[in-house]
Amino acid sequence: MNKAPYHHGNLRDAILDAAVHLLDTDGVDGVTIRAVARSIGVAHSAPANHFKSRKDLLTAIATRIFEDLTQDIQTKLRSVQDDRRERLKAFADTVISFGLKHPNRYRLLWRRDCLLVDDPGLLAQMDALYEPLVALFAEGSQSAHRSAETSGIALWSLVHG
Amino acid sequence: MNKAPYHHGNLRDAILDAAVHLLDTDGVDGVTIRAVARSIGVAHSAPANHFKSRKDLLTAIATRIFEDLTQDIQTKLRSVQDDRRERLKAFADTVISFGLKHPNRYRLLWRRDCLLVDDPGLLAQMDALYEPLVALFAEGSQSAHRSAETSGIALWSLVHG
DNA sequence: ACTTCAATATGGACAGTGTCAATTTAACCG
DNA sequence: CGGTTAAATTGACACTGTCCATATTGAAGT
Repeated sequence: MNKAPYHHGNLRDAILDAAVHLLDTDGVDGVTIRAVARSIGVAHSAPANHFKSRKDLLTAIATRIFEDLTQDIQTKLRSVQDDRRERLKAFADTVISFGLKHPNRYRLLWRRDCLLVDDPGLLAQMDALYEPLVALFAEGSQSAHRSAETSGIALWSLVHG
Repeated sequence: MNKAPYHHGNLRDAILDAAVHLLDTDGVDGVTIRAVARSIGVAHSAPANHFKSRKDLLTAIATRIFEDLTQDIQTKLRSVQDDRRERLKAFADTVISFGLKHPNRYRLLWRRDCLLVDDPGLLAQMDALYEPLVALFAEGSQSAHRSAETSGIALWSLVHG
């Protein structure tokens, strides 16, 4: 849309799309650099120009998925401006729905062994996901005896444990 | 001790020992059939006689680890026969201690993608681990408004989430 | 004691994989 | 229009899991 740049079409996005599709159908193990390249008809080593390693690729995918999930949550929360309890439920519902609709995508998000867990972009999107949650707790923390942080973590463990 | 059987010494146990050691030092990804075989000086295909696949090997390892963890818990619980709350704490403490002492072993336990999750032996040891927990909750469930099962699951998610 | 047999270990092969290096392609810019 | 540089290709290497045919050997049967 914006850059429409080079040689073969903008490959980076094509790779990400194909990779996510492969993730949905074949699980994380199916997302192999060569399989992705094969599925879009480029050389097995083409992705190397855009992703330094398999973990790098998976990290990019996870980042994008975090983005999507956060987007879902924002949208949902915008429609529920009632009390704190309702909003909390909306948050949890959205996460669970997402997990049920895209199980493989959801699972990838927590596969520390597959991701570059120190990647700034990934960390940023993770924070963006948590943000509405901690905000929600901070809002009502004066009456609770547990800290906002603790409650958030506890709920979160519950949600995806 | 008991069978001291065949050809090369009893290889199966040697493989398991080497595999666990490799797990501790190199993580799950380091536990490769060939690396294990190499580390005990047998042919790369020797383990195939005792484990049908890599998942089969990892499942055997996980089963053994579950066994050890359950053992730890039993021992600890035997020394704390006080009130239910104390025993609950003892359970959680033991699990957490184990996780801190052997992080890679602990992580393997929940790697569904690495294990034959329908293996009867594995399932049995998992049940053995949960058992004292559900017993603990069943014991005091008459006064709680959540069922024993629900509470157990909730706590469990919290512990390893 | 000698033979047979089945379990156990070996070595080789095959299809994958990730990652690197050298090379070709072609898009853009001065 | 030509040159530079990013992007894509081809080929290689060292791994992996898994299968196969073969060799060894401990033990069981006669």
